[in-house]
Amino acid sequence: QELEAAFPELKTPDSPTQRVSSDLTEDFPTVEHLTPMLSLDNSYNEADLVDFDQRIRNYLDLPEDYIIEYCVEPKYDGGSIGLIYENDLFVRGATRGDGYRGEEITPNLRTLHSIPLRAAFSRRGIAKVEIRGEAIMRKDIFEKINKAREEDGLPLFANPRNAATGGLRTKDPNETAERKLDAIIYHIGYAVDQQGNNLLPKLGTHSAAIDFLNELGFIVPIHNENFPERTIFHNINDIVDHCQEWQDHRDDYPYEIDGMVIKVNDIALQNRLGSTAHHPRWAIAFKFKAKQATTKLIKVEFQVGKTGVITPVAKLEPVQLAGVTISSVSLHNEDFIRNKDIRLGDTVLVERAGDVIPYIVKPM
DNA sequence: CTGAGAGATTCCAGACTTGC
DNA sequence: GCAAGTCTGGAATCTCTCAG
Repeated sequence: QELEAAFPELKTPDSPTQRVSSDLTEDFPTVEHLTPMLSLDNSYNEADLVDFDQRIRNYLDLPEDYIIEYCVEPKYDGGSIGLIYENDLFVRGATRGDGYRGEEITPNLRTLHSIPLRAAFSRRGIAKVEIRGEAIMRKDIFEKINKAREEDGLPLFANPRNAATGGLRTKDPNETAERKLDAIIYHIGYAVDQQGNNLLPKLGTHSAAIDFLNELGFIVPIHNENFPERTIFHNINDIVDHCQEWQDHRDDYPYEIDGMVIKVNDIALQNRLGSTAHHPRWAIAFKFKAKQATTKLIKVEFQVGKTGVITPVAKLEPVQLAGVTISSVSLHNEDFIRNKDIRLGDTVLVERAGDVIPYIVKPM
């Protein structure tokens, strides 16, 4: 590829480089989102949440006694998807990708029962809309599917999240259908009328927008007394206890969640706050404490990266943690090792940061 | 000093390629 | 024809560099 870039005259239609890219794009074309699908800023404790509230007040120049309404929902752990409806018809579905461009997987998403192929957005004058959500596998379905795979002698899935994201990207939509994924919708990112006027402000609050989606037949976080998946707060200090409560009961919930999401409820305020390059200023994730385990550090290997960077990598005695087996973890650099005083043969405490990336917390 | 962007990390699943 | 290996994409986050 480098050679072809330097000498374009050598690039021929039957070059191996052309085959690879064209084959892949034929399978899942890359498409641009109507508005970027950003990730969320993280918080871990009450102080972080108070900072968040204060940042918003400073940014908007609000008085201290101004009451900001917050909407709190579980943070679902699956694969993010963006769905476009035009004139009430489901026309395109895509993965999140890098936030700006994702893979178009419409045929696969059409097999999910919780994605209506027709939804009456026109009831509110909406001609074109992009909604965001999570394709996720219920924990009991994951167990059932793995049991069946075991009987059939197939390799088992490591956890519901991987089974779900894998299912989204199969070439065969029938395979996607068999994963019995749910689509849980938690955001409207774009909504315009026939003339292209922005209708988002007319929806009023985030919570009202989600209620509207529920009326249209989408699965959304439910807002009621008995089952507070979606709860409104008027004081940031009350939110931590609520999150703690969810953390204590996360195992009883049918879906895997890795935290809670706190959003400014008023859409007009959301618009005034806007976003940085990677996250909106009006929302933050409260991350649950990562599950931890201890294991033994066997040896350290030095890896050479693409750019020649040398990274020390710890090889561990394999240990089960949050659904996967951890056997190696990056030590980043010499300072990291010195600061934590990590030594060969140590028993170390490891966790999966964000329930994904292995991380050495400290030697025991 | 802060923030953004680039690059590096692990692990898993699926599709494709290669080897026997 | 099957098994093993490679590549891609997705998820999160840490470190470093550079611009303002």
